[in-house]
Amino acid sequence: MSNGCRNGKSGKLKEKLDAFQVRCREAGLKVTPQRTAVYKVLIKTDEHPSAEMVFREVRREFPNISLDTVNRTLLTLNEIGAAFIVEGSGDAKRFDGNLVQHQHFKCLKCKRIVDLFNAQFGEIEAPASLDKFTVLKKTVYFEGICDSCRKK
Amino acid sequence: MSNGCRNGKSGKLKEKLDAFQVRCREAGLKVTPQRTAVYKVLIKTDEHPSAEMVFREVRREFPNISLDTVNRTLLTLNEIGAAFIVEGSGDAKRFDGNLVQHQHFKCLKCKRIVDLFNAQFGEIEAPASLDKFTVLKKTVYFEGICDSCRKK
DNA sequence: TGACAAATAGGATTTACTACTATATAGTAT
DNA sequence: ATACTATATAGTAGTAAATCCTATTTGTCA
Repeated sequence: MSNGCRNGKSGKLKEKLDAFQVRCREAGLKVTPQRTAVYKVLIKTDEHPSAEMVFREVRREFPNISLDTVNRTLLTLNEIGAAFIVEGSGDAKRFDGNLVQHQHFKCLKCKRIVDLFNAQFGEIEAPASLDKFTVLKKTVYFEGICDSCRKK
Repeated sequence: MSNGCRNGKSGKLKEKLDAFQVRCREAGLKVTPQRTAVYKVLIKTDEHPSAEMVFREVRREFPNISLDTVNRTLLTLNEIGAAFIVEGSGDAKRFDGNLVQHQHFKCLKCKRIVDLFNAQFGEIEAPASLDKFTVLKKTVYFEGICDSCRKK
């Protein structure tokens, strides 16, 4: 609670955009206005938006952008490590631009995703039985019903 | 490694079916041949099938069963705790009839889901920040590329 | 500044899932 | 056993998410 930076939203926007450009170029990707706009939407929010939600937001700046472009861009961001797809059980894909180590709780009713910051969970190691595999992501994930949904 | 039962497939089929009937009746659900057939497919495999995959299998016994029935049944099994939806990042829902505590690794290329049995991961507790919420599921989940996909 | 590989817009298509409704059936009371 | 009733099913229609296709545009680099 004392460290306002751990939620990953406190970093300077310009720094992040510069780092994003570098990351794109290193991956051989062009830095297009659309791509940058999608990235900006993603790092501005903690709502873990779906492609559709990002699409609606980016459209305010680029009225002609297509959903396919947004979706493809989000998948690309995931591939170059500038964002990632939130784990879950079915439903539409949700995206997260916060690269700070954290975990998620997802409400099964309203689909809200809540961030958790627990260093202990960050320390888990892949078991030996996965030695043959390339482990790209280790996740601790909680599911259930949130407070406001239970009240109803 | 020494305990052949930990994978959850070693239990006697008849026992599981009896328990399934009890579970259905307790939940006020009828024990229909279709519902039983879906359940049987699920506990016989460790492939974590999608609704489509279960549908193709059940169809061999019930050529007229509809995909909707299979899908609805799988969701029902999840609700009464006779099975559950495997966590993942997007893609089609995958189902698991193995109720023994375990974890998953999913290959991002071939979508194969591998079971892990690690008691340590079973002991994780939801953090205090989730006290207001009803936590129904705690998951440790790994993602990456499996050995056979990497060879290609 | 010109060339080209990469990216985009727009629409079509595919796939996953859900909704609807008439019929059938499991469970229960008679 | 028989009939009743709430639940479940089959078949189909519909919705939503994601991907594919192609002509055009645009970053990037020589």
